[in-house]
Amino acid sequence: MPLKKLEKPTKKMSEKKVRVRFAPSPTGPLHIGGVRTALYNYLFAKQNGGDMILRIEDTDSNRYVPGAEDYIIESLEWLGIKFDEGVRYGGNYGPYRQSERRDIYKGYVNQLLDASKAYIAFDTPEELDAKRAEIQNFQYDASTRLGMRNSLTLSKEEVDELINNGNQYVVRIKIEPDENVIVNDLIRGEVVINSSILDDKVLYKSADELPTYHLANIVDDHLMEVTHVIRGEEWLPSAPLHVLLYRAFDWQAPEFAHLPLLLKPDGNGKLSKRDGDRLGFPVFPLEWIDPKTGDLSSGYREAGYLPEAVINFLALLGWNPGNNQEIMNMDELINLFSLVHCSKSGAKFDYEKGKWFNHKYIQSTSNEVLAEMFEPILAEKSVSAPRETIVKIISLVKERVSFVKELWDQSSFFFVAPTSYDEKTRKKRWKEDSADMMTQLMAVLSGVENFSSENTEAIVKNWIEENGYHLGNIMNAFRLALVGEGKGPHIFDITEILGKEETLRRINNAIVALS
RNA sequence: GGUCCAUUCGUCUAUCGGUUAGGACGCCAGAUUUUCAUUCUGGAAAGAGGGGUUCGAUUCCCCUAUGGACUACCA
Repeated sequence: MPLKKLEKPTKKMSEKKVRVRFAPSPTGPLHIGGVRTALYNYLFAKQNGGDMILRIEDTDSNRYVPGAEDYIIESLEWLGIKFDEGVRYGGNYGPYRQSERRDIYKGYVNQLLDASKAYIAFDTPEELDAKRAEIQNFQYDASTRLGMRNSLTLSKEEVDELINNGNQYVVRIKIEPDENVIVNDLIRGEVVINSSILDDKVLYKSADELPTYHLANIVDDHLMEVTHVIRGEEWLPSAPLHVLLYRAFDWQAPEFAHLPLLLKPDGNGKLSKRDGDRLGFPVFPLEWIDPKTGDLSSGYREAGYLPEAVINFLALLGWNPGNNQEIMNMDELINLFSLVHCSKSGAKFDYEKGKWFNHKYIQSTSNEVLAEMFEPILAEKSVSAPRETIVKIISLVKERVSFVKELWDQSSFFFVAPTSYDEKTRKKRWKEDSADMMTQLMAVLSGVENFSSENTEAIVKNWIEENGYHLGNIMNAFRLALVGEGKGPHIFDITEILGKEETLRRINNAIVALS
């Protein structure tokens, strides 16, 4: 019997169970670009039967904003982006908050130090600023590090003394110069960068005993067995550093995919958190009140967007299914998503198209569900009606709206009789004989037993025909009387909901007011 | 300034060397409608520029231009 080989075969990344992470830092509300990154991670994970991890990258204690973490979680839950593990969700790779992983990072920092892949530096921020002011394009790297105060230029004793005396220090990665570092990007292909243009990035700061993003990120992704790093393009320039870090640890790097940025709809630059109210539309999923300033930023949820519409809209900003399909729900997106179909260039955020998506999703939402969403708005306007009536009203006006709140603009006349009449419509539609016609119409309607749309319409049209009256003239004046302006759904659908009494009352009001 | 990434209608995009360069949003026109919308039909609208490679380039390569990102003891 042959001996079994004991060594574990090293699996390729592509053969491992897919694990991706969304790793925001809690420095404020999650903006829409971050949401898209989370979405793409989610779609990729679910398509491959993998796991989605939520990790909170709070290694900058100065920028921590209370409430941001809750906000991020609530936002993604609202949108239907679900995590398999992470902060609040648990899992076997925790803790998932980087501030709770101090001790883990320390060990790896020491490992790098011991292997001479990193070194300790004592230069203060002030000293560095002075250097940068003095020397153009100063960079802390192989060409300059020997002229700085660090463990490469100081003796072991001096270093120990400085530390023991309480001097703050940082640990920097020691980048070997003049080497071509290859980043294999799933979206962009091979990106080659010469290591000489990289600087000896700070990996760890003694001041708060926390690593910087770069180190924490690599350590966590490795420990959490992340297979695919899908993140914004702003990380592409530091990807070579990350590759070098994996190499320094002798770890297998995950696959990288750098997503194109979401750009401002006007002018230039990436869509930023501040663009929110400047541009007059939300850039946040949920409303956010800045805990310091009290400033309020609008959110998609509060603006009346359906989460499905936001997801669909966002999915298509930087990716497409390769055919002409535009309306896709989450399951379809999971099915169709592909990193190779992600575009390489930034996408300008087109708010108009976002509205169109919401219109589409409103149309496919049931009248019952819309009624539920509409009722709080009606309550705000101090009007009410039986659910059944509201559902009926919605069925008449929904196709004209893109947002639930617009339902009120289209249907307020059902709840409140007109108190004034649109001047333009009055001039055009209320003729010499309108009062007379309306008076006759009242008589006709008074005799109608069954006020259903079809029945009333048949009777009225019959009356018009028998007398040889002008259909348009009568109907337009009738509409003005009922609605107060020249718009609205089919007139007999309106009268059916209004009922005989209210219909007659409104006609009478109009005759009095307009004659 | 340096490095990297990108570049098809106004916007989001399809095209994986041969197409009348397709779709969507928006815009315009027409049709439908008793009104206003919706809807439907149609229309205008694009390969940044210059060199190559090739029988043939939107597609591959180079240069230029433009845009963007990064360039912190932030992520």
